[in-house]
Amino acid sequence: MAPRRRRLRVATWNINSLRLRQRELAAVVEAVESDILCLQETKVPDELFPELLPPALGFPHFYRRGMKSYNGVAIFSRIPIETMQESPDWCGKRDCRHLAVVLDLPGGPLELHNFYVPAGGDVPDPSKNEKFAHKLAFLAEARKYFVARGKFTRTVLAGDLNVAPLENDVWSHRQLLDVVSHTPVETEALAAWQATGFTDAVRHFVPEPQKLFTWWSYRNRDWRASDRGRRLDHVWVSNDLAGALIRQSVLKDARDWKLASDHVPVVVELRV
DNA sequence: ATGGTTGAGCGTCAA
Repeated sequence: MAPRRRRLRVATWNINSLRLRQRELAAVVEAVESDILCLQETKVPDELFPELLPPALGFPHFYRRGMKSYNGVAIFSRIPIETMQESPDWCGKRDCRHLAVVLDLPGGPLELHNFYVPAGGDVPDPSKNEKFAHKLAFLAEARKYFVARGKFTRTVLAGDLNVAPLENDVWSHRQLLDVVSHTPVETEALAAWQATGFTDAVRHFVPEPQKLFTWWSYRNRDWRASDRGRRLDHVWVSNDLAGALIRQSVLKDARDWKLASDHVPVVVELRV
């Protein structure tokens, strides 16, 4: 008998401070109604994490990995989490950029990864900019991590990957070729990571050459009018789940909120 | 070519 499948909706959002944006988080939860919420840039050390918040928002199961001032990731879940997996110490920095869990589902366990890839600073030259070198090293390590697993299945990867990989993931491919997030060395590194066994779940529904952005800089007077966006936030599924994808959405309206993050939530629904 | 804004937390650094 075929295993029972259920719909699973996964959302990812770079919240740019969890403590500052708790009301906006509640609005995201109400708007996307996801089973899973992956957050990045929580900017809260674990000992200061608001433990009552996830259950109050309807997520009794959660994990977080945070530090002072920077970075930090969290996974909120309405579904029981079997285990939290061991995270590698990415680039030896212990800097709170990854969480992985296994979800307990009727169709069998499902592995979920939440990543916050280093932004990489301003200068796209690893010999001159240590932050860019770190970003490239992180992308290479991430690829190796999934290569080492061999052929994997029933895996979802979400997060702020800080790379806009395709030509129409940025407002101007030509003008951003030398801008960190869209340089060839980064887009190739991201493609190599994805090629370890993932399908881009959002582009599955919105193929090129349609423009698709999830981030707009704070430094624009009118983000919607100038629309100089980039697609930095991603949801990937292991290739076996490509046929299980149901829909995607990008909550663009969240960029207009009074206390907006510069990133907006990305949502993918699939049958698992 | 440059500057533009935001957040953490009090210096500036990171994005």
